[in-house]
Amino acid sequence: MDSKSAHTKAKVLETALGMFRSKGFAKTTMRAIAAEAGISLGSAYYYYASKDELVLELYRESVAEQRAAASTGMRGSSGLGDRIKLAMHAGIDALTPYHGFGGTFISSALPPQSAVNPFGEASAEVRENAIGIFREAVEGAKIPAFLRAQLPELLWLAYMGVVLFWVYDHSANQRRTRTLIDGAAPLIAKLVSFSRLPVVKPLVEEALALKTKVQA
Amino acid sequence: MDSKSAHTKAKVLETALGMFRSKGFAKTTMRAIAAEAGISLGSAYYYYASKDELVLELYRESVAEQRAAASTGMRGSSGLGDRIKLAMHAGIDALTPYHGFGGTFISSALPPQSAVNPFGEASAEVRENAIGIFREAVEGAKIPAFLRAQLPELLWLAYMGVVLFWVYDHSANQRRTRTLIDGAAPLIAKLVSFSRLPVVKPLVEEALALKTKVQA
DNA sequence: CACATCTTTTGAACATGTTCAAATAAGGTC
DNA sequence: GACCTTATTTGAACATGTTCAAAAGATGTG
Repeated sequence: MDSKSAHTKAKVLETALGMFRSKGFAKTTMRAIAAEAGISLGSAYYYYASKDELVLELYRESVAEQRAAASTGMRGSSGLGDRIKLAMHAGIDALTPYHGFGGTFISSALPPQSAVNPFGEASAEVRENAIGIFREAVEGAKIPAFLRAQLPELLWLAYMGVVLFWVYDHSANQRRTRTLIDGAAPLIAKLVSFSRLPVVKPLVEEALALKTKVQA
Repeated sequence: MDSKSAHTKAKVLETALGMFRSKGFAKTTMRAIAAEAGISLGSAYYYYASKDELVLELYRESVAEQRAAASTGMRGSSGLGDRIKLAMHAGIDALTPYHGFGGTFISSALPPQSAVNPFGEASAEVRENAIGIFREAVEGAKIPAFLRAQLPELLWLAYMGVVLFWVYDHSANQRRTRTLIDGAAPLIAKLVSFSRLPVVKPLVEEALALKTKVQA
């Protein structure tokens, strides 16, 4: 029966994510997950080949949550700056339950060979979804043609920087990260709008060309 | 005898760094280090409380090497773009022997509670030294006054981004990273020089203000 | 020298992520 | 139903970073 297997797999995931939220990543051992799910350690590994794969699901869910919240919020505001703000705040909102363990998460999320690393093969689908959020943010606004195609990915990259900042942010409720978003979003919007001007345009074009060149 | 103890400690470090270079971070186990150094596992831990502390020394040495090479090189060139290029290339040069294991290194280098994390308390001294490289790079050039103080740290931050890019760079000899540096350095220099212009100046000022605000 | 204190060394022990061969259950075929 | 194949489960085993209490050595004091 396929559904039996699927059910067990779902239970492992559910248990794991719940424990990640309540105990943190490091303290949630594979043995504890298996015990809580009522199966053996080996069985847990039968469904998820590594602890990283479980984290990938976490990443997937948080992006989905971010996207839903951002989409809803964007129906209300039309300025590029505000839409970027919304997208980024929604992301941090979705991650907030994990901030206490953010450090332990990132240590498993950044190594290139990890399934969770946001730039890697395994997370391609999730990354696409995340970039899509910024594609939505850009859609409503007037963007110079030469920037339009690349902008969503650039915004996602900037957002990755924000997340890194957030991981290290020990201020109460990560207020500094919120301040960063509130300040950076309008600045980015301004830069985009200025990118039409004769002084700025060549600079931006050069940067875009470099990005393309370096991605090959 | 103090020097006996110091000698043992030095031997552990020397052995560890050598093995990091030849075997990589993951494959260099604490047991292997101890064995190679001719002491017991417990003794190794007596001198270095964790594997991370060994990596911190690696970080320290690589920055020292980077600084030496950059300083020497900068005597020849005076343009800001060229000096930034030199500083960054020197850094990547120093890191190159570890690229094969870059991934494993970064996984231990980024968690906030790690001794190695470049933004943390434990690595403050090394970070200061690293920022100093960019302070040198800036010293020779004409920089707008309102930018002068903050620029070195900003350049270091940009360099951290380059290092992250390098970690994921699988092109032959990390050519893409070199291309990135060669393209980004003149661009940064141009941006700095343009920051005097009436259109660009308020943008840059706003960004600097945000940085200050967010650091508090 | 005898003793006390501090430094260094040791090896066993622990927890954890991961692997694996073997056992068991399920499903399909004759 | 008997048999074969595939899916699932299990528990033991392994490697590794780290901890720790106890032993051994060094140093200073009377």
